[in-house]
Amino acid sequence: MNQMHAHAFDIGGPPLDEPKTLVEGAYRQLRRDIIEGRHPPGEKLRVEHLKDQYQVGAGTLREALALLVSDSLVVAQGQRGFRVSPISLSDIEDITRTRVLLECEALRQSMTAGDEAWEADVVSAFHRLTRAEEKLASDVEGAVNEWEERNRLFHEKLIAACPSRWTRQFLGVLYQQSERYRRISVLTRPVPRDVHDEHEKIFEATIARDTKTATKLLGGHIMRTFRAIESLAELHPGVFQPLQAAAAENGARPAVANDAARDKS
Amino acid sequence: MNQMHAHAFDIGGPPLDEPKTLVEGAYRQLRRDIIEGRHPPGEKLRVEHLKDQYQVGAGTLREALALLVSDSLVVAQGQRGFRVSPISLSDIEDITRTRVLLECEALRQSMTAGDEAWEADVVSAFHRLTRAEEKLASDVEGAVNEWEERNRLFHEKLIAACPSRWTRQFLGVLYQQSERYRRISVLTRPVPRDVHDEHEKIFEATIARDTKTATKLLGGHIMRTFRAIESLAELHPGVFQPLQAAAAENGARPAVANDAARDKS
DNA sequence: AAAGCTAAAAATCTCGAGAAAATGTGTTGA
DNA sequence: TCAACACATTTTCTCGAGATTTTTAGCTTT
Repeated sequence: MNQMHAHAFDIGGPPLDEPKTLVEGAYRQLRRDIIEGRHPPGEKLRVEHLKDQYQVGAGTLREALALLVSDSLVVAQGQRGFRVSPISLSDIEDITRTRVLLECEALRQSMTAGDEAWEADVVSAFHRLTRAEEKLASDVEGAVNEWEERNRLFHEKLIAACPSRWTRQFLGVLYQQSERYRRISVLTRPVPRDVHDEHEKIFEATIARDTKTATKLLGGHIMRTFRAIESLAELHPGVFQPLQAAAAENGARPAVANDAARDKS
Repeated sequence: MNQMHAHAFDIGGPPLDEPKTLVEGAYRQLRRDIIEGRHPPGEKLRVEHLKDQYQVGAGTLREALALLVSDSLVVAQGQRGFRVSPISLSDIEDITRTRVLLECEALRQSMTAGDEAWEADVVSAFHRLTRAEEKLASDVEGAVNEWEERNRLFHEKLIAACPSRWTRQFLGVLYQQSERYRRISVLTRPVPRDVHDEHEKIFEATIARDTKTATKLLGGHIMRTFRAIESLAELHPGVFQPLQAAAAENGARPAVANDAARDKS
């Protein structure tokens, strides 16, 4: 059955199925806008404004927002409406560590249970990711979105043979979260380190069925992504923290670094 | 209007406060009704019927159902309404294994980071659980609900000092799921094995800060609960499986326990 | 009888308006 | 200057009714 609500790992990038309902359409658009940072963390999501923007009734948008709570992308506060889930550096670290724990275990199980068809999918996904990384290096317009998509698919295919649906579901949620802050950091500086080499080594170890090496590399890879964000946050203090509290009023540009210090006085 | 239950310890969730909105009220009541099996797995949740039962408008109930998707207790199928998440034996095993992985890791971290206040909370929660287990043995009316509540709190307190909010959140979801099928199985047969002894040994190892022993015992404890369900499902074939597909038509009595028992005679 | 088509019934999905609550603003008084 | 109160605006929350889709039931045909 085509589940209306699905997490990141469940839905393929190109919309294979059109949204069957307005609620689902609004849900998908909103999810995309949140993940890609058009609705920054902490922003208040006013139904009255958003219903015009997304061309649906108030009740419909409300339901879409309620569905987004499933992905932990939106939080609902009693009589005070909805807002985008806040992000802090410690939260990002938590997301990363939990992801390492689950994704390494999932890869281990996937490598144990995976058959030839799975292997072929992994090869294919790695190939596509490689091509996207080449385009990214050439600084082609719009290559970032494609790279994000293929990076997600590569990670997804790696663990696709893991028999635990719950593990995959949780990883889907965590991946969405990490994509959110990765996108934010990209706004400041493009990816500097050699991710392709990391991906390649993970890929080779996986195909060689070297479980120990593959999980170790994958864990290091995820952790290193976080370290990059971390050092970036130190260079630009208040890139993440303010977004949590400041809560851009109505789509206001995140007036990030300035306000942080003034709060104390 | 609002709360019709008379029990003192009504709502198990973290918030002791009253629901601030009708949506939240319907959400909590529905969640309770699903977990306790009044809406069995797979049942279709018709808004038109439920809005009368829960005394709210259609849109309100719809939003409450959307919120329940967050807990993976309800699934939404585009243009075909909502239904209670199905359960199968393999799903239960998945829930159990994932729970073991996460809960053991959480306990390890909790035991490492926990201070005296945490220790005191664990002692208190264990004491309460012990009392509830005594009542359960005496076959006191309504003791099951109290035991469930305190069992949940004991497990929750054990990992309360784990610094990972995401791990705790995922465990909350998994625990709700496991409570759901545990309740179903209780309809057929009361808990036979000596859970108190298991709890006591876990408790002692935790307080003694014997990480290795504590996590090993906890893992075995959770796994053993599943084994009990599993053997029960073998004795009464079709206790869980049918609930997935059969999907009681319109609030039809699932006739779980009765049919299963009759099968044997 | 089984399969296929048509019409009625039920359920889902959607919107706009109105009541309740929260937020913002201005005024008054110490 | 600051605090407190009252009022006005915004926003959330809620319901009922109408349009679209799915499901069911009955009827015809092979």
